[in-house]
Formats: sequence, structure tokens, C-alpha cells
Amino acid sequence: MESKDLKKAGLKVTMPRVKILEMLENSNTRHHTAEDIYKALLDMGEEVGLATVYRVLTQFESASLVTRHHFESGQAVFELNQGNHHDHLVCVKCGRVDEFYDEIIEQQQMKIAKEKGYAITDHNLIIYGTCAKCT
Amino acid sequence: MESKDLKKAGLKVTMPRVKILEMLENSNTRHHTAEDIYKALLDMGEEVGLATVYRVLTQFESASLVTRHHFESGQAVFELNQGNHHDHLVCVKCGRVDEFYDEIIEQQQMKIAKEKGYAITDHNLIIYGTCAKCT
DNA sequence: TTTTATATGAAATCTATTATCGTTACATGC
DNA sequence: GCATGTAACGATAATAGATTTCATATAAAA
Repeated sequence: MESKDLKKAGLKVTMPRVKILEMLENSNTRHHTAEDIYKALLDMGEEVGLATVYRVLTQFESASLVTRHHFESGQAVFELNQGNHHDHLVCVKCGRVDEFYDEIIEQQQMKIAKEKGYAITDHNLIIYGTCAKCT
Repeated sequence: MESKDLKKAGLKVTMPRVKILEMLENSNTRHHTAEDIYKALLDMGEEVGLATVYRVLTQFESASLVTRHHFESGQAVFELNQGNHHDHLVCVKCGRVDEFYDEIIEQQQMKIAKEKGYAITDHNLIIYGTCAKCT
């Protein structure tokens, strides 16, 4: 039941919010642009405005329900926050996105930050390349 | 003498290109938006169009004279390629930017890309945190 | 020089996103 | 269950960053 998540985040349970959350949860891909979500909802016969999709995604981000990624395309990509941290591999040809988590890199980052006198709050690692299909 | 770099890159030696290169080399900050560069040139009394700044930066990127970074803000940031690859530490409080290079992380990235079937073209690692002064 | 291809600036265009504003609908109290 | 105030909505206008267009200017080859 998603409406609990919305209430918990201090957001009124409205049709667009529920539909967008549902769409994100039921989709088989994890990364979506605002435009993607908008079109998917239209295809499902839902009447939602594009402005609302942007608004709701920003609210979801504030409520830590989704994460906004800035890949190289110039358009923001949104991902549902379910569980663990991971980083991304992005194909520069077809746009495919893979995920990975590497303990060694994580630890190395901690070490570097410590050396430079930083207290880590977050980090962002994107590897760009051509995927197996596009090579 | 920068004109050699331009010729080497197969670019005609024109006033805007020379001025932009000079500006990047003489600036005390390493990261610039296109808009920044445009305004800096105007302040120096140079007549250069914004479109030209964008065009030239893109050409410089193709020629590996500069690197284009996509930070959180969504707008592109350009950095002169002088010497070696490095990644960034960004202070979330004061905006300070430090640089680092870590061989272990570099190698680990290669390994991961290989495992996932990717041929790396580039990567982008930003660690966010609070720097020593802001802690 | 003269020529020729390339680069330029100004303005138009495009794309992603945000703001505005009159209308609609959620949820709380009656 | 219904009224009512507040928050959210959708359509559209506006903005910001970046790119394209096109007539003109200019670097460098002949």
C-alpha cells in the first residue's frame, strides 16, 4: 500500500502521486525521465499533466522516495529508492544503465576523504562506456 | 604559445579560440561554465558571441583540450586539460573543490566495466562532504 | 593578392524544467 | 455524509541552458 508512504512523507494522497509511485514500483526498468513517466501514464489512460509529474518527482526527491541522477544526457533521471546504495554504468551509445556496488571502491573513497580532511555525506560514481551490445 | 595547440587540434587560429584558451589558462579557478567564460570575455572587452563560446568549448572538448563535467546543477562545467586525470571532492557547505587520483579506484573501475561487458570511455567520480574548515 | 573554405555573431530555435493561475479535489470538522 | 478551507491540479506561459541557422567576415592556401 503506497498511500502510507505518501502520508508518512507528509504528502496528500492524490491520484497523480499514487499513479506515479505505482508506475515506478511496477516498472521493469529502474531509471526514468520525467517525460518517460508522463508518457507511460498517458498510455495507461491516466490524465496527468507534465508539470505535475515534475512537481511530484521533486516532492518525492525531498521525501527521499526517489533519487535524481544527472547523467550526461542533460535530462534528469529518476530512480525509486528501494534499499541499497549502488553506482552506475551508462552506455554512451544506447543509454542503457547498469548498476554495481564495489566494497573496495567504497572503502577507498572513505580513505581519500579522510586524508583530505573531508567528512563524506554522499558520493556519485558514473562509469561511461559502450555496453556489450553496442561494441 | 597556444596557437600551436589549436593547429595541432586541426582548428583554425581565430581570435575567439585564442582568447578562450588564454582565459582558461590564466584564470585562477579551474572550473567554468560557458556563461562564466562569456561574461569574463565581455568584461575584458572582447567581442565574442555566446554561441561561439559554446561552439568553441565543444570543439575543445573533441580535441581533448578541455573536459566537460556534469555536476548536480545540471549545467555543464568546463575544465582545461592540463596534465592528468583526476576526480573531485566537493564541499557541500562552502563549495570548495579538491582533486584526487587513486590508482586502486581506477583499476577497480576497469575490472567492474569488464565484468559487465562495458568498454570504458570515461568516468566521473565526485565525493560530497564537508571539508576540514566547515566541519 | 585572390580565392575558398571555415568560423563568426546575432537571432531564432529547441529542450528541459519551473512558475503562474484559475479550477478541482482531498481530508478534516460538523 | 456534507460543507469548507487548503493544498494540489492541469494548461499554458515563462525561463534557462544550449544548439542551430544564416548572412557576413576572416584565416590560410593557392
